[in-house]
Amino acid sequence: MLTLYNDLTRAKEAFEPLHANQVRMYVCGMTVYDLCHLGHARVMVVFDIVARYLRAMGYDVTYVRNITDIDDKIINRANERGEPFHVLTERFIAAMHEDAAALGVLPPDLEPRATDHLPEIISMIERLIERGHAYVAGNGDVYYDVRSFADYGRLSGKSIEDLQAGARVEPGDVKRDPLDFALWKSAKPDEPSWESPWGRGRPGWHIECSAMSTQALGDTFDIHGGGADLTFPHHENEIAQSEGATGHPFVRYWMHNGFVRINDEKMSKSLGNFFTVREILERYRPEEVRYFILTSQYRSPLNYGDEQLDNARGALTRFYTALRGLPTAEPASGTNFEQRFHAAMQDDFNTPEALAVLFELVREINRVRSDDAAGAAALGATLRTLGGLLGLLQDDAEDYLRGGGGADDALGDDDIQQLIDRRLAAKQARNWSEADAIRDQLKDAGIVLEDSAAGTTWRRG
RNA sequence: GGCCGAGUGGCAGAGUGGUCAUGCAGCGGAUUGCAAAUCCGUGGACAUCGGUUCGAUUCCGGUCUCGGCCUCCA
Repeated sequence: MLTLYNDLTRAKEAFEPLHANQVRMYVCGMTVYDLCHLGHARVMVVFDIVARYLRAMGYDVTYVRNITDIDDKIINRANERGEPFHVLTERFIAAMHEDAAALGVLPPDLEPRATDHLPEIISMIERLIERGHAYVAGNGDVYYDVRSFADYGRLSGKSIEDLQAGARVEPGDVKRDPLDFALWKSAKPDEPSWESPWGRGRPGWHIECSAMSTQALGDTFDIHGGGADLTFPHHENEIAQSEGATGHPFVRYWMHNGFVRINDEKMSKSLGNFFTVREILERYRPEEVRYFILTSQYRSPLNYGDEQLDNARGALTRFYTALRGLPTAEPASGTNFEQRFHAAMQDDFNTPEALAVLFELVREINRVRSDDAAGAAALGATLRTLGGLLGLLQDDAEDYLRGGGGADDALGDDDIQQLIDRRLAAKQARNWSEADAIRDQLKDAGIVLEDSAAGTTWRRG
């Protein structure tokens, strides 16, 4: 049984989808005006794991992750660059897809874009006006009337009164209440805009997610996810919009992942302390980054640092070293590793605990491999299968270990083999100084040798 | 200021009312020509002050510290 922490109730709950065997999940994706940073990578990897695992549990999953391709930041950035906004967004959408693929993130089933859903957005706004939850301001903007929605603040644990205290009032504001938020923004000159019953304009940020999720998944669906910074106001506003428009409960389980941090501070665009996925992938392998993200439970902070990435590198080397040389086999039966792995995953996706189980599996493989090759192979198959549920450990072990972690490739595989052969000859002649000199030479080139009864193997380390 | 969340061994990071996390690093041993890899063993922790309890790192309360949201942000 899967247990999920539901932000709506602030408690772990047994997961029961609305329709047996079907899970409908919506995750807030990126606003595409720049490259993905590690925070975006975390969202993608975390919910990739959720989707993969639910599928492994046998659910028929519909996973929707949207793209916000029109908003103020996009317009500003496009103006700065002197290019049409859709040229800008297409470029960053392509970059995001590359980053996601590199990190082993499977594509969502649907990836709707705001600009493709203007009719749905407009009709939801019309319904909100009809139902008394929204009003047209004098300047053609349409606002959500926050006070018309009794439950406003439930998800984020805020009361309208508390919010009011900190609310910012813009001079000349056309809103009835400072907390009201825009559903439709009337177009300023030279801005991208669409026709609407309220004149030309564009959607507010929050309405697109309500309109697209409802269209794709129905009035009520199972899981809605995103970064913790979206809890308020974005997700709070989505609830107000969707429930205001449909009259039905919006989402059953709300999941928010914690932030990536640097030096105990949130990594964010505004603080300027972010690393893009690309920058990190120049120095670390994709699987190392993915592993690093999973070393922390998804709701906890994830502290970024070279030390942590180096640790991920070492961990994967240990995993693949255990897998190296094991023949293909059927996964072992009758061990409790699988059961413990699943117990960890089903406890709100406790990936650190699940990884701990995999390490114990590694130790067991290493322990038995010398006198129970078949047993080791079966355990290795189990390790691969379980790792696969996390999107890890799917490479050929030998290839992985020889592929190295960014070491220079001054020496080709053939050169290395030649040196190993020369060293072997020296060893047979008991010429230890010659043998060690060759080993040192390789070590300087980033090649680590490992002698065993079966011969000498090497890896880039 | 309001509302959340967190403080675990050298580092990272789970978890639990009373025996073990796990990985890296350290130490001892096995193995090795020497290494590497691997295995075995091992030291070291639960911010702080009270309370509940036979017993608390784990539950409750105070204090301190840190982070987040309250404005765009994954």
